[in-house]
Amino acid sequence: MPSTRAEAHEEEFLRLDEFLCFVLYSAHRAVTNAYRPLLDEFGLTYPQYLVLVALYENGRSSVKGLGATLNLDYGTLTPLLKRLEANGLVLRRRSTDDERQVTVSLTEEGAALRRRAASLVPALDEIMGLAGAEMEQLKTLLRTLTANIAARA
Amino acid sequence: MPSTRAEAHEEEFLRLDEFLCFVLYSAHRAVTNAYRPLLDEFGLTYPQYLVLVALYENGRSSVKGLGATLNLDYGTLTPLLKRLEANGLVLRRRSTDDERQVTVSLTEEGAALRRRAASLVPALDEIMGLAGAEMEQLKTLLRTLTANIAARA
DNA sequence: CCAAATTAAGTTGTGCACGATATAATCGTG
DNA sequence: CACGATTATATCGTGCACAACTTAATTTGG
Repeated sequence: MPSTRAEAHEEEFLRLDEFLCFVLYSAHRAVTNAYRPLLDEFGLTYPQYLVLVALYENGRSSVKGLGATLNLDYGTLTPLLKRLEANGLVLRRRSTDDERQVTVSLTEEGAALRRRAASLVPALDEIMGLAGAEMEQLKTLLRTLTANIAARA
Repeated sequence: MPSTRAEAHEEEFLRLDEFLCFVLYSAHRAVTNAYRPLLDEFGLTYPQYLVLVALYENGRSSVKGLGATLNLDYGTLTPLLKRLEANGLVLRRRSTDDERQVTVSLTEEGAALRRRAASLVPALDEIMGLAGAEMEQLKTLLRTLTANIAARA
């Protein structure tokens, strides 16, 4: 049956829409693009927003601590934090007891953004349009995926 | 009941690990980082790999066609395609019947990568470590999310 | 207590991703 | 058929993300 054979052979090859990696990549970009116009009003980028959320949750942190929370390295964080500092949202100060460390803390202006940033959440949930159960399921699967990869690294 | 009140108040605020956007962002980066060492052997980046898969699936395409398949704009694709061309994997040629268009096609070398690229898939599935049903569920949820956002844009 | 190792942060270079703008080819309509 | 719109692509600037390398401070072992 040549046509079945041919189809089976095709399966060996690659259908973009069946790649988890592509579906994940597309979803990620769709979400960040949906965030963009809302964050523009705060003058924030999406990674900058995540850094602020990390600071809201954990309080003042070292750059290393932020990197551990967000899985980002210095090459990403240092310039990002400088931009947040230039925009008046955070302070970067060398720690006095260990001068290798830089402590990042919120300015008043950065702290003041907290409520306004939280108020975005319902709008974003509406844009993403997933029911509560789907949302939880999706987060669980994504956490499993991330943990599996970390375990094999 | 003050403690319940306090918790309810906290809910107003932001827990990074409960943000779908953060979980998605982390999973995306974990996956691309897992791909990296495997793609390095082909001298490919992750987006370059996706472009090749699109060409394997659809055959020669215009830049616009690739952009529609991958949801990427010219600002991303043009330099990426130039790098693929410089590495001998694709050809870019102005279409003769419509000189606005550039047709992207695979070179022999690019086409030859197809089987080797397909052979990565089992290794990657193993790294991601999701059972078939979970994988399908995850892809379905991510497609729903992406479609919802597109519908509201 | 000092030299070697480790650690925290920064720098540089490459490659996406996207907005804004530019340019040239084609199309549509009067 | 000319001229204003539209279309396909490219370019430029900004900001991640990551690898490779550098620097300076602290820790550790002899």
